[in-house]
Amino acid sequence: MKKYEITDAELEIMKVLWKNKELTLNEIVEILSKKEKKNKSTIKTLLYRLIEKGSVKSITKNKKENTYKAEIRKEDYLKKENETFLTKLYNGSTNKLLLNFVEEKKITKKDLKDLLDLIESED
Amino acid sequence: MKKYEITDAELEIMKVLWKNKELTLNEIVEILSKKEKKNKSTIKTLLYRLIEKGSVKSITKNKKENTYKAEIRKEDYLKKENETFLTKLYNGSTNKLLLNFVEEKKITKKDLKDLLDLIESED
DNA sequence: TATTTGAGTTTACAATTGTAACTTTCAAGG
DNA sequence: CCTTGAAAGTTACAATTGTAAACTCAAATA
Repeated sequence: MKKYEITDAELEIMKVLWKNKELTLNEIVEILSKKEKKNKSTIKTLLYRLIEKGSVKSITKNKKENTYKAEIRKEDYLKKENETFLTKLYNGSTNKLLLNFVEEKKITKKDLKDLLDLIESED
Repeated sequence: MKKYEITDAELEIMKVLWKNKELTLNEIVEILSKKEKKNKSTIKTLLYRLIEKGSVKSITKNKKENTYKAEIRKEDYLKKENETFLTKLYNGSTNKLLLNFVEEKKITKKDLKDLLDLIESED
């Protein structure tokens, strides 16, 4: 019915895994406990859902504890989300988005100039 | 549990209402039928949900048919969504978003220059 | 070796969401 | 005035999502 993607709650776990290569459940819980108030059990479920849909891989190395790693790249995820956002709210037009951000003063003239400088210095 | 906002399906209706001041259900259905494949009943439900949450107002003028109008402004909605998107994926940093868009080649040097020109010409 | 314990795995459950049918009501036509 | 068809309003239902408890089973410890 709805297209099943990474949900908001699951994303928090992906972010942790993207920052670190491989982590145990407890390490994930540990890291998340600093910002979220999620129960360990909840995190476990989210992790399993991510595994089910192939976004995370469970790795059994020692007999004690598994480690988990992201199976999709952050860049790919971002690319898709950017696209979805653009399509949904700006008819797919980055220029509309830019203009809107400028109007909302989320982007300043200086931001744009700095960015241009950065690009120029690259090529 | 989850924060109830305007959902994707509901948004399609809001878009129609934002474009037009007031419409009857049939007019909405008519307009949507051009792109969506939604049943009239479905649209009705979405409309009612929007009314429940105060995003749309139902107006009874003649005894025949009601009209419906958006009760929230598109700009306000966009502002909130932009914020959510930025926070969720870019830690709230527009500069990160910009950089990412440039890297993905969603934004070109020319886009930036044009935008700057536009801004300069305004103030 | 018997017991405890905790990681791994499964199940639960309510709220949300997309989709659509069912029911009530009332104005227009006979 | 009675019938009826469409609009208004209500209910339904399955999949998704956030949250967490229950169950399994093997490793660590008494």
